[in-house]
Amino acid sequence: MSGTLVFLKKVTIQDIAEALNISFSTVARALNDHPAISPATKKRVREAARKMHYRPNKLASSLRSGKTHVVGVIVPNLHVSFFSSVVHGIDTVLNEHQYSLLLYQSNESLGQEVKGIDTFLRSRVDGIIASITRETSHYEHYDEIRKRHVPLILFDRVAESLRVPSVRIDDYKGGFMATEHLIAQGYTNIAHITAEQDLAIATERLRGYRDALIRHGLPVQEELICKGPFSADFGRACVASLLDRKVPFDALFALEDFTALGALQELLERGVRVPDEVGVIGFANESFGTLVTPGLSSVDQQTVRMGEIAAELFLGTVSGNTPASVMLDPILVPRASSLRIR
Amino acid sequence: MSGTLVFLKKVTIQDIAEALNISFSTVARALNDHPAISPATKKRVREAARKMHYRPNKLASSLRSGKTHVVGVIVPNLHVSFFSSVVHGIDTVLNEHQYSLLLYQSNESLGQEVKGIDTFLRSRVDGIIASITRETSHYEHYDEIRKRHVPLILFDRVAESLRVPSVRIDDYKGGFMATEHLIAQGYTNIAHITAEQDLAIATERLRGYRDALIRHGLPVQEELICKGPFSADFGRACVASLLDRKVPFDALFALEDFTALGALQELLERGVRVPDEVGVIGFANESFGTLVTPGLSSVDQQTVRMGEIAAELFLGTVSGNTPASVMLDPILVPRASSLRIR
DNA sequence: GTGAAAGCGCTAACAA
DNA sequence: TTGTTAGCGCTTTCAC
Repeated sequence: MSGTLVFLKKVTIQDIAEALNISFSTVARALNDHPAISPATKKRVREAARKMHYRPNKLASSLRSGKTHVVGVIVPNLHVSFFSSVVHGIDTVLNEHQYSLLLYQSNESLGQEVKGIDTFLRSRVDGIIASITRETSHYEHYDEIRKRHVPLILFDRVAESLRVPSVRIDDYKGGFMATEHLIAQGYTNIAHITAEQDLAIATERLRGYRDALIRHGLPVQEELICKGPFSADFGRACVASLLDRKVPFDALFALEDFTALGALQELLERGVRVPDEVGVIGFANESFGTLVTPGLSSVDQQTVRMGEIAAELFLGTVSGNTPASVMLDPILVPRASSLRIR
Repeated sequence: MSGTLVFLKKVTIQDIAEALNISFSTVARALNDHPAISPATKKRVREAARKMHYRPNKLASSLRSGKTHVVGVIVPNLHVSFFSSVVHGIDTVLNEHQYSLLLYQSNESLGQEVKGIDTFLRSRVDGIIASITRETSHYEHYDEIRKRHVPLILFDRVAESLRVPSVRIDDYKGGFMATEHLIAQGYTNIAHITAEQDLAIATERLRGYRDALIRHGLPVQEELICKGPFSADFGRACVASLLDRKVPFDALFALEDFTALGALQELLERGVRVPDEVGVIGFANESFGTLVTPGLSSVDQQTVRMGEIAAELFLGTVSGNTPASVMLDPILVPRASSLRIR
């Protein structure tokens, strides 16, 4: 199969130069397609390089040129599908532009975040794309990146005070769209599940919910707003509480899909028909949304696109621009759980 | 907030040496905690380094020392939760040992895989951890890694012919366990959904299914084996076909969870009670398994652990060992969909 | 069109 | 205990 293993010895432009009896700087120029080198020499050099299994040493060229063509990416946790999708998007675009991606997980720890940035700075990355840790409350470590003239791009979790190009989704608009969609389907008593902590994504979606109700002349009923932890269980608990207390409601918008799913299941198990009696919509467009019955309506966060844009923002700074921040529009994904008008 | 931005100029050990009026090699040794340097000088050097915002240049030290402390990781697609979990595991262990992770997605394309390896080799990574592309049929590019004495570790998708340390899950055992579990629950007419292509994961799980039946004295009924594409839809189609043709069966083992979920939904929609009339089990332990009703039984592939082991295998080669390959045991995760004995 | 030479910022062998 | 020196493999300026 793989035959005998003949180990390769390291070969440098020096070796090629010697083999061809020319100077090593000519070899370097030929390999870099320098215009001042004759086509004939270029051809000879390239053939020799191939035959000798030459592989340029990026360390040497980076050290000399000051460019590594490496971008550092910091995410809280790859295990979360939101972040792995964004990294996927970042990588796709970077790869098209010959950049490599150095990855670091902060695990929502400030200490890890600082360590990641330190590693990137030592590695002399050409740029850093990051999503800030929940724990982060001061930003000196991010400031240091800029002090070293390393382009910094933030996504999703953004620190306004850093005044750095960033990309995130418009959570307010998402909350507004979800609620407006329910209203358009004829629902009028719309409950909402939000977070108990003071999280931007939660408060923005809540604000969108309130404003959509107001815009359409519906009352904001505080007893229809459940506050709790992010979880399917809390979705169930909220629905159970509303039903038990006999609070009338005919639709529910949960701040994220897992919570919405819990709510949906509780409704079904208690014999409430969805979407006829109660409509349900979530947020994030998790992959299970198409798999449950009825299909769970949601709001798509364009995660891959977010990554692509983050990478494009970085490429923008490289070509000398100072790109503006991008606010992505969420996309409504209506499915059976909230469609009662055919 | 972030105050005035004072840009930092590059500072090297030379600068520290000049500031302290000592030789730059003393500075280097002090920073590397060399035993021959007096505690006093070490302290002076470190303080100066901190004050001057010194950050060692990894490029220079790597070029000189021949070690980059970077490991290249190639995965087919980060977007797939299986792979992002493995990368999470790899990163966790590497990080503990001060290695950085350079990421590359092959997107199931041989060309990309070759390009990724080329990039890694140019970057002089200290090792490569990879899962082979579906498209890959020859292995010269992997062979080149070894010819250059770069440690190579494979996970999940392994090429035996490369004779390289690897880690994967025992799919045969997983298929066996799933089937045996159904048998233990008293099911006797167990259907199986497998892939139409000739994929190792599918044929191994199928083999486990057959052997478990045989071991427990049950007949292998070919009409109970559906072959089709991986998808929830095919799960539905298989169940529909069995029911329509009135083929008697009282349990179903699908080669992966999405397919199992489709099957489960088709059963429920047709009024078949799960697990009382028919038991269902999938494979992969996808996160939605706990979210559906009834909870979907599955077989866990220990993805994070697989990544951790891959990283440990790499660390093993670094410390001079030639680690053996690891076959991970799958873990049975019984949930309501297949539990009818309480 | 090609060559010579300096230097990027470190590590490490050799001196003192 | 500290200093001197020689590279690692490239890029790039200046000659010719």
